Amino acid sequence: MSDRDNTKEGGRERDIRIEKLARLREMGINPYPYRFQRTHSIEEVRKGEETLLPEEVEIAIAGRIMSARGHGHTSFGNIKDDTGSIQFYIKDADVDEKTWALYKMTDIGDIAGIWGVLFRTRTEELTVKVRKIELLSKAILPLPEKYHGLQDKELRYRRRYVDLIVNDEVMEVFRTRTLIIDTVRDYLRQHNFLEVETPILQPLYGGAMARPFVTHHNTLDMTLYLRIADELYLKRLVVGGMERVFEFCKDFRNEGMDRSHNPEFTMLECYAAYWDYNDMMGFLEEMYARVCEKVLGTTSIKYGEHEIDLAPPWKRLTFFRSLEEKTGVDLTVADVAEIEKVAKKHNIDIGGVTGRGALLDELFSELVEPGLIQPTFITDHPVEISPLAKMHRSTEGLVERFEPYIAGFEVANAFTELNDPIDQRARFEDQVRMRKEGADDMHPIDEDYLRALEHGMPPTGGLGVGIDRMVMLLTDSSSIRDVILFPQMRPEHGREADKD
RNA sequence: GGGCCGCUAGCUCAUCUGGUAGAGCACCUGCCUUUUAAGCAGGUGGUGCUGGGUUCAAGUCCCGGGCGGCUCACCA
Repeated sequence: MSDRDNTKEGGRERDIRIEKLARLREMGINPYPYRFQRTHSIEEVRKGEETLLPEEVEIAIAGRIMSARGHGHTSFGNIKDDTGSIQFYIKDADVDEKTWALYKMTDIGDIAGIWGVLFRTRTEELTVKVRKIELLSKAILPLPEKYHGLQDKELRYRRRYVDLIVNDEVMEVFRTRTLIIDTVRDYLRQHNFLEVETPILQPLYGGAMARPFVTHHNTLDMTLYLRIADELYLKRLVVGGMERVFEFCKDFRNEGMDRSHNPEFTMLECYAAYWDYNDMMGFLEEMYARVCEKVLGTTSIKYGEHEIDLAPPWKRLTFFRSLEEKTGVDLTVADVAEIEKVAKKHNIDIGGVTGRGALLDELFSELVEPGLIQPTFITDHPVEISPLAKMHRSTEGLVERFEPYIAGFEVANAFTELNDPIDQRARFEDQVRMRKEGADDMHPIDEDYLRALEHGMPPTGGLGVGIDRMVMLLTDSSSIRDVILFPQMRPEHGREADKD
């Protein structure tokens, strides 16, 4: 990419604004000064109207000029800060010459500070009558059109800064995202969970079934992987005596991208010693409902077409029972041939699917998953697809696991953690076997993790919650890109931009 | 990866079966002292994503490439 490409952005309007920079400097005005002393945020101005307006208190606010409506000797406009937007009014007779001249040179998009007093216009709009203006940062690129704003999704994702300036609802989504995370964190702390940080760069990846990103450490001259989960590290900490731990974990998975998958995403994982998956189920539904209540003031949400009620208790349905409801067959002890027969009967393409667990999983995602709109815990999965979960206490071939579904999304994943080191080794070895048979996302053996288990891990309940999906549900966003500030994109100018 | 759709002024969009581009907003000039998608008059601004091809002539038709959206597949 050459400089020329950059200079062209904004066209002639950019050139005009650059010329203004020079003219401003000639007037003795620094278009990029160092600080500004605000007296109020715009929200505080609105809240303080009762005293600020009648007493004509001079206020100082700062923000971005969003519009201007000139009328010759006067002008109206709007200025916007972090907390809101307010109208300003400037009249040449009210201000000194220099202020008027400066105002005439400010453009929509500039950052400015304003001193003035409040009044209400004929139409009763609360307005700041300008006494003085200070230019705080000259924008040399114009903002998008005031009415339609920035619509193009590609530009909105690539230039999130502009998206945030002009599309207020985008700012709102990301504020909500933060509120959600804060609320989850509060909930965990109230339950005496300790927040920790574990490695993102891992010599061995694990804790989920996914292909990793691979990188290299020069000094150590070794391959490192970006974590696909922090599960195995958190459980090491449980072994170490941290009885309740959690981490908001940025995970990286080198797989397909679509409406609900970004290569990097945020997962909450938490582990509680002496809990089992039943404890975790109650803990999660309570957490979800509490967060929803905090964010929306209610536990019922609208997501696309659906009205969903998150109030606990959520429906519980075992994995095999859910399949039986759709197929009429209990597959709990069925062998591969039997499962294939059922798949064929339901016209499910099982080409490339190998192994009993994967087959069952395929059946489940085709037949059951799309119909799970109201919150539902799917429980007690087949052991083949759950190498880190403990054997079910009463049914052979199953593990103690649950996955809650909302609006057809899997929103979490949890188990009674496998803490038997001998069994865990056997499960890892099974994974390696399946990997040799062609499944390339199976779990590698982590010897150090096994050693940790050999020191004894208390019975433990573990939970992973997809934070991005939680945000999607609570903000009625149909794409994960709408809840990640900077979603992954190809370079603007194709592969050439990738070169050094 | 497949299918469908899109890419034209800074932004939002037009341009019918091919005849070298147009509007609104923004910007510039002038008028306008309570407007709010302010108004009125005039004006500037284009590598039509990119590279080929067909044609007297391509934004438009054909082929390759790029980026994006939706969707299916893959994938938890």
